[in-house]
Amino acid sequence: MKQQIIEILENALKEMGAETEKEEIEKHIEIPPSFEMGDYAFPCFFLAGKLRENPSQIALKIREKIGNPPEQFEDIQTSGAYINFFLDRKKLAQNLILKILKEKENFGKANIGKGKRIVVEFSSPNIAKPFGIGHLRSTIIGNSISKICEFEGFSVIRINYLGDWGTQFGKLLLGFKKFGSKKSLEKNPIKHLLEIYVKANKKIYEKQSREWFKKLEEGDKEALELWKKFRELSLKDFEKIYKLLNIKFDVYSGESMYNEEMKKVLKELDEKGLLKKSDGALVVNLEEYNLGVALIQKSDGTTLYATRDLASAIERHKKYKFSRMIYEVGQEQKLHFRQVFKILELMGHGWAKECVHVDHGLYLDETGKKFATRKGKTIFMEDILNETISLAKKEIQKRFPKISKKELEERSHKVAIAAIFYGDLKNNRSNNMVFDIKRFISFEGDTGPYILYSYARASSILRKAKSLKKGKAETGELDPKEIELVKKLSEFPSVVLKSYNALNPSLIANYSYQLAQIFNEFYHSCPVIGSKKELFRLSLVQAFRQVLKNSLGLLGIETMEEM
RNA sequence: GCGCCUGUAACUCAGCUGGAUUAGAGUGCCACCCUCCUAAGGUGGAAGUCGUAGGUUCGAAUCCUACCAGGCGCGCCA
Repeated sequence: MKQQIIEILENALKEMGAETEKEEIEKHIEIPPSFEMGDYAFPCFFLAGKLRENPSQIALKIREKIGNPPEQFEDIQTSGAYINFFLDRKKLAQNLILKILKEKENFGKANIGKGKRIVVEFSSPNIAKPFGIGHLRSTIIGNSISKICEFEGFSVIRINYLGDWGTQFGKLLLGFKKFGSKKSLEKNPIKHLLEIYVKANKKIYEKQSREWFKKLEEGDKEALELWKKFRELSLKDFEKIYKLLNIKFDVYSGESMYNEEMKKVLKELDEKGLLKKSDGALVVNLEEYNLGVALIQKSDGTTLYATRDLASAIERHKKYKFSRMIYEVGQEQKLHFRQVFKILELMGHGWAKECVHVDHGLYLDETGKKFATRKGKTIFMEDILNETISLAKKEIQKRFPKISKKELEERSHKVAIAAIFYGDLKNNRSNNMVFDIKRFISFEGDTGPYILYSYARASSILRKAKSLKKGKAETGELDPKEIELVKKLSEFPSVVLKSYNALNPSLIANYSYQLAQIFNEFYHSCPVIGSKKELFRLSLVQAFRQVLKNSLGLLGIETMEEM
């Protein structure tokens, strides 16, 4: 449709002696803010210089040259400097609905990633620590980005790169030797590990902690065995949470996996003359790229996470031959990743430019301050989930007092996930955001449950209309709300593509909300069952349901038929 | 000090590859709407010098510069 408009304009402009390239015309075509202004618009401001004329005059002249609108157009009008194209909306609506109902869960796919592979690293919690809200963002955003990539046709490898190596394990080992007990560890591993960590995390123990980490890196049997136990118990705990969040990984990796490769990386760096000694430590100087200095090995001979990230990137590229690798990690690590990517490039790995750090901002508390984690004020993921779930339960019971226990569990779980996921994803990922639990959990207004609710209402209509016979769906005169809804539905594919290009799920989250909002308006002003246009409206409701389902799916949110 | 990011209604946020006379939502506040497909909803109202000052442009919340305020980062943590 757009192509046709471009051709029309191209011809008109040619006749006026203002020949303009197709690309140039396309660049200017836009969608008007309101459907009353048409379906496509062409602003003439940019031609003013070339034609030395008032933009409104130009618009009128172009309109004149176009003459009678071709078949697919209902009308072509001018409004100031704009030429507005009105399409045959009835036909358009019917075709779109047909397409959606035919393509179903595939509606909106661009298939740009066929045959290509993307590695997404996300979540990546630290072993031996509770899964706090700090890792929630990476988990939710990474999950959504994985889904968006898959939707666009890529094959995606989801990696959970556990923080399971580093100096803090020296502290943990020391703490366990000094204050730990096997019994408490079995009983409540995470809590116990957190306790001993806090006790050992003091200046007087620093030296001993370092020694324990060195032992670990050198493969000391006792250290290794304990560490393995910690890792195993933590993983079990994390898996509980991932199950609740409905999130899966293809690979559980970790920083500990790269001990051997790291030696190779060090050797390679040295051979390429990139390593320098500085105060007993090994560094790569990146000052000429404005990236400071990257520390590769500490003066005591142990490694750092930069070293491990280099090794893991190289290994992953060998193993997965990715066309792109995405790191969903907090924005505070921006410099770190720029350094790692630069070093990879300097090592001669051309694929370094396919690595991208997809960052996200911090969660702030309700006063707008960073969450205090040091004083043990950490907020546990499980608590948030349970709190949200019980709130959802109350709401559901109000409406459906007779519902079965199993059904109640299922529904409240879905509502809670929607509340939390949407609450996060509606924000632009790179910005900090306030994590005010009360607001987050609220079920009114711009929230996940609001969107689910509109889906459930749509489902309800379809259920009640089920017994009706089939026939031809005549559109009749389109109602303004119907036009708006159709228009919004048609935007879905481009929203997904945009979201993929920006690696930003918030575009899809906002779209989902707007779609639900328009549907609710339609719901109030356009009765479906019993109306003269029942068949058409039913198909529209069905199409809405499909698109909303696809859209929410990309956010990691499951729809429900009743709520 | 240097680098990156942010500053839009009382609060939380969209909009920011410049464009259509009144800058959008939600929460909260005020007033309506359940004999009607689920009121977790809808309708209307009050509420904004788009951080400040310049600049570019026919046109700026959007681009540029300076300044102010906040966040994050800048060699032995991850």
